[in-house]
Amino acid sequence: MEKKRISKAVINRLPRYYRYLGDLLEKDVVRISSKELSEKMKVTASQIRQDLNNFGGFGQQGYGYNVEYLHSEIGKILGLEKQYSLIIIGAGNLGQALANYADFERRGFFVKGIFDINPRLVGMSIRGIEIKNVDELEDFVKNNDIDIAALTVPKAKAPQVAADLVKWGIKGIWNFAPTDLNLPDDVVVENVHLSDSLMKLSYKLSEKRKLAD
Amino acid sequence: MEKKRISKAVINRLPRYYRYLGDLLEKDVVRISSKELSEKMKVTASQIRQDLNNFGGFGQQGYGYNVEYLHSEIGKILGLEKQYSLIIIGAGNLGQALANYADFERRGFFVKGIFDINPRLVGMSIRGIEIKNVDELEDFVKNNDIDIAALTVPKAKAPQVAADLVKWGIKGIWNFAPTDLNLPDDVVVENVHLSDSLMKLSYKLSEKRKLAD
DNA sequence: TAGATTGTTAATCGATTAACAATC
DNA sequence: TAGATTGTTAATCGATTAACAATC
Repeated sequence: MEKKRISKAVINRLPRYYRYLGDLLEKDVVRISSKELSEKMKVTASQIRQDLNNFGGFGQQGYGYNVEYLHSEIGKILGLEKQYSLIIIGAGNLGQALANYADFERRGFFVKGIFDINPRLVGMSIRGIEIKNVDELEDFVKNNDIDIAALTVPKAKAPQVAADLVKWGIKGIWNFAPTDLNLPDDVVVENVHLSDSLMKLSYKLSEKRKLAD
Repeated sequence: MEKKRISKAVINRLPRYYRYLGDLLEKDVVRISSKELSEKMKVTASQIRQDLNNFGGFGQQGYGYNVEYLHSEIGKILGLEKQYSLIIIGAGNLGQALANYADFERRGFFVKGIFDINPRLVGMSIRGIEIKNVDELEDFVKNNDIDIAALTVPKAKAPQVAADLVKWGIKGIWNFAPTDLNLPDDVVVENVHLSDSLMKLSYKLSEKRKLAD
């Protein structure tokens, strides 16, 4: 059987579907049609049905979709039924923010270690996890089964740290450094480029200003 | 003259061009062809030329692009030649991380105020800016010319805070709350959904795992 | 059964890539 | 001038939307 390639655009939309369905679930909504959902999400009903049908039929003609079932199925597609262990490299404000964000645990992402080079931070604890010196990183990664490393180190350090992590066996990197990482194909990188995001906001504001003329 | 609408895909790529050109500039690279840049960025040269030509011709036949000039022109397109004043609503770890990120200032984004509801945070200072109580927010927004509000409040609070900010005159929102905001068309919202990003990483890791079978 | 809504095919639209004449 | 590379048009590819038969 030919396995249909899922487009990036579809994958980008999945977390948003998951979020909306989670909200509906909290409001005890039992069923929803693609039409109703499309109005809430401001997309076309067609797109919702097309997107979902990349993964199989989750609905029922004449009824729509069962919210709880669809939510759980999208969760499975996103790999959220599994648990992930995570380390944070860089215990600055952003690293600490991630470590403190308890909500990730609810989704199955568990912080197993936090590392920094700054001796003033090493030894401190965040939510019961002691910040370790980066010179312990190699041993830690090799001796623990870590799925994801969140990289919250300065731009200049990021490529080397990433290369080391990969050498030691890390297969998933959540990159917050404002630079792209060139890593082997079997390593998965997800970028969060805050400055890119701010520039996009700046662009949109400029456009509005121009329109106002 | 018919004004050509710039596609979202192009706008999303602009900050990345800006970043690469900035890096080249730091390395004192004077000129670059679309071909060279395409190899660094792992996109097609065609796409680079198409993207840039949405805004006019910045290059020269037989030569390529002058790095400094192109960098500065893209900066202008992104609205980075202007200065922006910014407030942060929510002085938790993420809000503090943003307040501490000095790099934004280099790009012309100045933090003018930080607000929180928690009395234990109010009165503290971050880089010389005192955290104020949210009950001072209305006056502050009305009496200062604030371009952007970064929203780092809990999901449940976000819609109301955003609505208030807009009511008081804010036209740009940098939203870190894991929810979409429904605001008037003249308000610009840029979302940073960290949990969506983590789910995408989770998806990619799952895909790799499946492929390994 | 009649009404509703899916799953899916076909049509449209838009974005990316290829090609090449223009020109530095 | 010859070589290089842009700016831009044309071709291709992919994604979105529309339409509707299938079916709950």
